[in-house]
Amino acid sequence: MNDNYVFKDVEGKWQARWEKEGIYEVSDFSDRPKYYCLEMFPYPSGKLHMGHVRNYSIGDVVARFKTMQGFHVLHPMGWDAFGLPAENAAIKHGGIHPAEWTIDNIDNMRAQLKQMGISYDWNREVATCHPGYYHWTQWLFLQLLHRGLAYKKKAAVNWCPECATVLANEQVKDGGCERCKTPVEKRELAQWFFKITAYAERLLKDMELLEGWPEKVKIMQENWIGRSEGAEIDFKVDGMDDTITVYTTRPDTVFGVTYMVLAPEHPLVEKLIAGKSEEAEIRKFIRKVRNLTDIDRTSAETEKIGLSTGAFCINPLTGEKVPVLIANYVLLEYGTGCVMGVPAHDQRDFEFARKYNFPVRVVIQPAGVKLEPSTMEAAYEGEGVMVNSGKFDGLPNKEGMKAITRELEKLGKGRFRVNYRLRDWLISRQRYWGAPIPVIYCDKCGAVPVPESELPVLLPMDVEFKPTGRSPLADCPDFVNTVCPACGGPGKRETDTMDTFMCSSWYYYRYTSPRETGGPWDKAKVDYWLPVDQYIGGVEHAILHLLYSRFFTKVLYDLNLISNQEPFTNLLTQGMVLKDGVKMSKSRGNVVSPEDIVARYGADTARLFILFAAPPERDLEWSNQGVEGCFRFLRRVWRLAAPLADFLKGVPLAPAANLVGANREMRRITHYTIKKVTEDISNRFNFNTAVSAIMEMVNALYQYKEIPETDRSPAVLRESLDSLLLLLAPFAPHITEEIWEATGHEGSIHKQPWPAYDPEAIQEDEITIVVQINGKVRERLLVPADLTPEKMRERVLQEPRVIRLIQDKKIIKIIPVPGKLVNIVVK
RNA sequence: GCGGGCGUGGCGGAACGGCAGACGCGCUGGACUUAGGAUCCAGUGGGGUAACUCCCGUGGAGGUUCAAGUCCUCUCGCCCGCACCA
Repeated sequence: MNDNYVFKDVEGKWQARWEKEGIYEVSDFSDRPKYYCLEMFPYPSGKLHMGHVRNYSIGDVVARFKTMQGFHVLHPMGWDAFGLPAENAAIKHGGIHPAEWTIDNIDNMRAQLKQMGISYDWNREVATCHPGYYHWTQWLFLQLLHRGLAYKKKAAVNWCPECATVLANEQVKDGGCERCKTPVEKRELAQWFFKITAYAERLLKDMELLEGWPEKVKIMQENWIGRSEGAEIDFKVDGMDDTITVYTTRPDTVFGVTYMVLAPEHPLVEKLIAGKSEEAEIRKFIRKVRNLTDIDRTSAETEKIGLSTGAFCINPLTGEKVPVLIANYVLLEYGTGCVMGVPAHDQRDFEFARKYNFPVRVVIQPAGVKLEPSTMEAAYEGEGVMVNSGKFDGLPNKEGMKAITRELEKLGKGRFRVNYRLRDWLISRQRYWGAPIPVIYCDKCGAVPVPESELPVLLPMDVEFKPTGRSPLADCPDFVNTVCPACGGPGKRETDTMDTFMCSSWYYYRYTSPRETGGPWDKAKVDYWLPVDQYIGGVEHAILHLLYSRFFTKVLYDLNLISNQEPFTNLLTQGMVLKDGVKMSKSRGNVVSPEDIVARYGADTARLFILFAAPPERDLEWSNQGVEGCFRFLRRVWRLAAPLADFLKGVPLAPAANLVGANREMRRITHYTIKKVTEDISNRFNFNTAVSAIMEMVNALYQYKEIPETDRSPAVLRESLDSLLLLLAPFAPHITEEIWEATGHEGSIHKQPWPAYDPEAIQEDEITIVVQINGKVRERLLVPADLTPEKMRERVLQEPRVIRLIQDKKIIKIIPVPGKLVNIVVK
């Protein structure tokens, strides 16, 4: 064994050998219990960043640990390979095709991952841009279409002018494009949607099954789904046959309605204003509101502006005529696109009513206070008793909600309704580099699905990428013009491609049978491996990818294509990698490149640092000096083993018995460390404390090495060093493998069973306990470890120092805590 | 506004309600060296003292408890998510 730790040689040697021997390849089935360990696959942007390194290092520890524990572990990797950057690169640099750009990036990043020594079964690699993959993305689209879960509709949709495409609601953040932050505009377009709203209730309810998910992520999804209970109430338009149906969570306040507001885009508005004097003014207002970006329209600072339509509607319970307005703050997408104005019991309505002089009518009285409409300074939104509400007077308002809705039901003018904030998922994209939506339009037959036998609908390669605002595919006649599968007449292909989140909603199923050609996967294999036991990735996908994947899983379950109801049993959301307290980014110029770190210190050091510097779910502050420290530690391990390697080769593996002194202590530390590391990894993923325990063990081994050779037990030394390597192997796979071999072992360390600890060995004969007086530490005593509480009490009171400190005090109470301390309470 | 998270040495971070600060970084001193920014050893929260397990310390204020970084109440600060949601 070389005296020096030359990480380049070590890492290169083992990466080559592992690949040659295929030690990370995993069979489809096994008698051992399965464990599916998955990290979110990356977009192939070109190079790994530290966030990737962190994500994949965490996953690799889990995968290696579980493997050593005897599980049959699936640990695959692939590429979320469709998407805008490839197309933008093609536009920007010219000449290079998105496919070429993407494949180059994949090759580069794959090489980087191999350099990191991550234990993937590369035979299962998938790339969503490969026809063999998107064939099945398209096939799945068709299954949704056949189920009525995919549909096309014209709607005002989010449009990002920079990306020149539409976006799903989930991809709009603070009114801007999630990718480029450009303010999102509204455009009226015919687009494909997935009916995720049909699964809102299940997506919400089944979160009960997700015990292994962070509470935070579940709450975010819950908020996003946004379930509310209330009622729909029909207000007939005065003098017309039309009805305005309003959704409210406060049907108990229906007697307090003094006006009604529609969204400017509400379909009824045209009809209401037709021929009225306000018509021109209202049209102008509607145009103005429509042109606003979401930011301007929904900002809290935006003034609430209402305009009268001149129309009235009839309150179904009072028969009163209520003026109908339109206002900028009412959103067509939520509820029924209109709001009933109850100024007395809704703060926003209150402010609006004060501005436009609508009456405030109190219909809920809180106990003890009398609300006076003329003097009220804010709406009363709390509970109370109903007043001014006809036969409902005197009813607690909570009961009133139900009573009124039931009454409306009886009259045929209302009904209970559960409403969700969640909207259907817009999956059309006006871009080239995505999976084509497999639909053909025919003048005679309408929208016709491409027959499954004709899949995949291949992306044409010879296309110009001008950012025109419509799909480049539309300018590719060879692609567009085709034959209608239904009638054989001329047909035109859909030219939009699918949201890449669709591709990433099912990739974890494909890994189980990545080259399957008869279907998206082999059901027996999917049923064997799924659900994913541990999923690891950034919290930025809390809603997007994770919600879509859950939706897909439920649809696939209903289609009987899989047997699991949820995709990911346990979820770990790792924190960001920071430098100088902020996220690493090119614009800030604080990026540390994994390439540089690996070149300078090696993959084992990079991995170790990132696992040691912080617990995985927390943000991690990058520290070059910290990296240096981890490098130092690995060298320390090397130097510990190098001089012993040849000696250890001759030491048979035999349990050491009847140990005393330093030998016994070294063995105790070894077994204690096995216990600690095992628990830190399996119970809580606290890799940082696991690593620190290993460091402590190395420190102890250095001490142990110093004692005279004749006093040292070779068996203890061997057991300790072997254990050390085994414990460190998931974190630093190369150096441990090298030392493992050099110390005379046959076979890869990564194929060894995880060490077990001997509870006997951990037992200490004597321990130090603390003596507290009134909760303050006053003395430490070395006592037999098995001292009973009674004996502890006696022992402590004999202590001279204790006697002195309590001599003129009265003992109130003595609390012995076995193995820990004794607290004497005195006065 | 609503929801969630976090506040511990110079820094990253440890602490089933039971010795606060493990481990690492940094710093100080020493050893070995021609030299070291290599390596090894020791020390390192603040204050006090001739010395002593003397005092003070987990954002702040209260409380529960024999015992609180940890539990409860209030409060301040930072971060994240959602936000005119009817």
